[in-house]
Amino acid sequence: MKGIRQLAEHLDISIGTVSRALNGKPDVNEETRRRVLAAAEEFGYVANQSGRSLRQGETKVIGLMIESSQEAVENADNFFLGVTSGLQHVFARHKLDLLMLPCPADEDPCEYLKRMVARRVVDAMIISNTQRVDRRVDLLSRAKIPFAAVGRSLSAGNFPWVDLDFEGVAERAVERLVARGHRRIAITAPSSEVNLGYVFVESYRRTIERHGIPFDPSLVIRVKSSEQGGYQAAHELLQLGHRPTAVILIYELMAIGLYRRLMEAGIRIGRDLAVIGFRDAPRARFLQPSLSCFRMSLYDLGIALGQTLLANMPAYRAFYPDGGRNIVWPLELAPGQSDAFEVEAQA
Amino acid sequence: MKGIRQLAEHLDISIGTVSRALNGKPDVNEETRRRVLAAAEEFGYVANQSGRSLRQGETKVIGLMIESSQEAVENADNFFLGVTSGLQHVFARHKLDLLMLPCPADEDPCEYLKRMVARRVVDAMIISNTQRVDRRVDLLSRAKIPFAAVGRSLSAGNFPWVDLDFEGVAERAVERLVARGHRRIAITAPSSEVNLGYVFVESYRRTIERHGIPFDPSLVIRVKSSEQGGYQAAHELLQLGHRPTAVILIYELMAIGLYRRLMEAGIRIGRDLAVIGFRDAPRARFLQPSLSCFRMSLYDLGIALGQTLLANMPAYRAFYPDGGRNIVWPLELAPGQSDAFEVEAQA
DNA sequence: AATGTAGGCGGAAACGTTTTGGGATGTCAA
DNA sequence: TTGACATCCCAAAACGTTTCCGCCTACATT
Repeated sequence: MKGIRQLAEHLDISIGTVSRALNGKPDVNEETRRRVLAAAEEFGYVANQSGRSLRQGETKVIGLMIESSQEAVENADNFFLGVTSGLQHVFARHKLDLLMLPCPADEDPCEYLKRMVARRVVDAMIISNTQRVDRRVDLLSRAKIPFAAVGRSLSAGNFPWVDLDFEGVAERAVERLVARGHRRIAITAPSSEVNLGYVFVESYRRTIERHGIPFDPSLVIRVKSSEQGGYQAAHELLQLGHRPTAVILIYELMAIGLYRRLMEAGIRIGRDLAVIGFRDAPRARFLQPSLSCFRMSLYDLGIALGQTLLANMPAYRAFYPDGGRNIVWPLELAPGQSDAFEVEAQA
Repeated sequence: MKGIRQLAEHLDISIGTVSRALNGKPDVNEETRRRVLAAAEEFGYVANQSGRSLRQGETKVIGLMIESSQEAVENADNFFLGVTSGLQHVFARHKLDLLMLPCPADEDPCEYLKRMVARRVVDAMIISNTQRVDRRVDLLSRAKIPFAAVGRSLSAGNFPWVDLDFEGVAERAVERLVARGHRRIAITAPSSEVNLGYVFVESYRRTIERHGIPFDPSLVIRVKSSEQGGYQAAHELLQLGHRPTAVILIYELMAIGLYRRLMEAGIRIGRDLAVIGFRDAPRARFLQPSLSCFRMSLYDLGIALGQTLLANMPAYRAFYPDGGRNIVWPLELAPGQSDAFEVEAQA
């Protein structure tokens, strides 16, 4: 079956009527509609999407860009798959489908995005892991493609995003540790070019200073947010002259590497050193001693993300009257054994 | 910028020439081409893919179907992301892009697939986790959509697939355990409707019988291939009157649940019970004692999968003259501590 | 009987692109 | 001067669909 034309010829009906019958339009005889649907079923006819979306100017598909580099794969854990469920729950209501666009490791994400946007196979895009200055944000803004981001950015002024409450996490982690007597608290973070890396450390700094603890740059450990980065962070921690009594991790997966290195060095986690993690990574759930960390529901995040996007698309805005606001996602502390001790005051 | 027409008008050139200039066709003046490219860049023009693929009848996109149910998310670990890298490496050579199609949890995968195929947004499909009787395979075969599968199936006779060497794994696992004196060996498997569940157990049966050990159906534990399933498998193991001395897991993630349940029961893994896992799951790498398991490179699997697919697409067949054969992927044993003991012979 | 109305249908335009066939111009050789 | 040929470009067709507009018929109303 080639197309609607052959179907119409076979039925001896005009193609316009066939189209209306298939799409549930009103002005078509029920008997005719029945025949059309039966014939379509019989021949396995389905409308060609290229023709359809050419005519209609929309594809009913939302794209989710992800990175498929080896490193990203190792670290992503099931972040994207988790968010996907929430997104689809929102999109299903509008009969929208979700497509994941994996950017190859060896390609510039911006070039890739440009190509995918050019394909017009999506009506809108979702990007994540935004940088403080992010060319993708500029690109999408200029191209007037509706989009939403996971993570804020300084680029392009005002755009729809959902972000995790890094500031709150750093603040609460510090508060918790300080309340237990810690005074020397290390923190890990990615490069300050990544928005997360900047905000996280700033919040940490403000909070310790509020408690009268001077900010010590040597306690800010800039490593990759990966298992390997955790290992290295522990290594650097051990090199410090005046060793901290606690460390805050920006990514839970780091805990795996960090634990390993610390165990090698004979440090007892939860006794000699307190560890607090951040963000949910299934692999890290099996650590001993159990990790105190800030958790979140990827599903719920996906829902918020989807709503934020749709609220910024003309065709769906009406459904989400107050969904246009950007959301800072709170995280919940799941206490574990890794920071379950108090430091006695020192002279 | 609306389209090629406006661009042509602005340049005072016909749209045909603009198209040829942009697509690198030969018969266009280099000066003209330069002007066109400059103008396109200036206005940010990119060809509408709907129009293009309507005309050309192809999209240069390959779809990879994945399941995004909560359960699938928990279990998939980074299987898909890993395979994706390998696929893209193959596809990049032909300027093909890869799209991941996540089937919503509450939708019939076959209906979803039908919808996505109907969209014609992909030239070919890749599916995974095929059943012994798989409607998706039938659907794709009938619709004459090129496709390849991870996992064999009895449906639709001859079609392109890549599969893991379940038989070899079960056989080698049994051999290894038998060599260490084990006579009562349990095995886990999904329902025998899943091809894997059937083949895995059959191979296990053949191998133990070859060693003169009678097949005992009560040692075949049918549970889900998940952490939860592992927990339950351990539970059932403990219920058995005559307890086995070894267990073969079909999926590494199960080991996490299994370990937990066994530890609760005070069973010493690698002393009282030998455990062998199968297939790589990053989360399971951090178990204590370390798990003996069969590993594989998801990247390499992706490459084989991509080649198998292209070898079965007319437009690319020539590039892979011997790629049309189906591949049974071997796995490599990574020895750990979980089965590092011998059973002394019993009277 | 004349008019109005609704249902049902066909014809044709439009979406944006690529591609084909052919036309115009210029150059070179005979 | 003519013809052959190459270069460059234009016009138009085609891809498959949806949707607008208007026509026809049947029926109800006056």
